[in-house]
Amino acid sequence: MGITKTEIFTRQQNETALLMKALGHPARIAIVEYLLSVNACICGDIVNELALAQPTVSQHLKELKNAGIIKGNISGNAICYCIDETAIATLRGYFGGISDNLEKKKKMCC
Amino acid sequence: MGITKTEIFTRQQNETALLMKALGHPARIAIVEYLLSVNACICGDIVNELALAQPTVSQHLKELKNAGIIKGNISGNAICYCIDETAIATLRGYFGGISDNLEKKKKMCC
DNA sequence: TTTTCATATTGCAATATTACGATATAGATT
DNA sequence: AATCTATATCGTAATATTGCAATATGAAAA
Repeated sequence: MGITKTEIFTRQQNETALLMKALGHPARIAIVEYLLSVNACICGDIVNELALAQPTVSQHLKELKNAGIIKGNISGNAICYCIDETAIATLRGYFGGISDNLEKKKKMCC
Repeated sequence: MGITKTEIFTRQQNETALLMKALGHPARIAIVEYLLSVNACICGDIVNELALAQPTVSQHLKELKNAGIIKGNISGNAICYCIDETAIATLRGYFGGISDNLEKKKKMCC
């Protein structure tokens, strides 16, 4: 079938998966890292940073934006993108939580 | 086309993306959370936990294993799965790093 | 050794993703 | 207004993913 059965999972699980999925492509990881490497937002030169065509980059930016990982502000005829701290904090918290949990129940097997 | 251009990204970026991609599906998030919710490893009842057919679950487990997020040990005629702390630590560190970084260069815009 | 049980693999249909050329849009510049 | 510049959208081809029925595998139990 090819369609994800979202209805059998919790809302939290679906949302977490969407966040992770948005970062599940090297171009989108590269975009996030680039946004991070420059102070503040980037208005314009994201396309030049990646060896991908402009529509492709635009599409990746859209996906990151839909997932809430980046924010875009219109600034003249360019658009100003930056990382949304909330999403990153969520991810940090998620993995931090798992990590702590694993530490506690340290190892009954494996 | 439809094929990811891995060659234009760093090894790190590709590896991070693969880890995130493996978690970019609610079934795989559910599996990880289930493994975490039970003490130690699970030998057998993962399939019963999810409302998905056995081959589907098997496939998701395989992807998590390939990505290094879970480990599987053969144990009799069952297989014993558990979370690989290394992968989780990597991701925790990754988002922790971004988070710290964002905190520092607190906000020139957006 | 035959059966049983748990998990993996195969094959396939439905759908999603990736990438990009062509084109549209919209604010800035002249 | 005409043009430039930056970004978005459309359409489409190549490929990947999701899910499952059918079947295979392989160890344990009978």
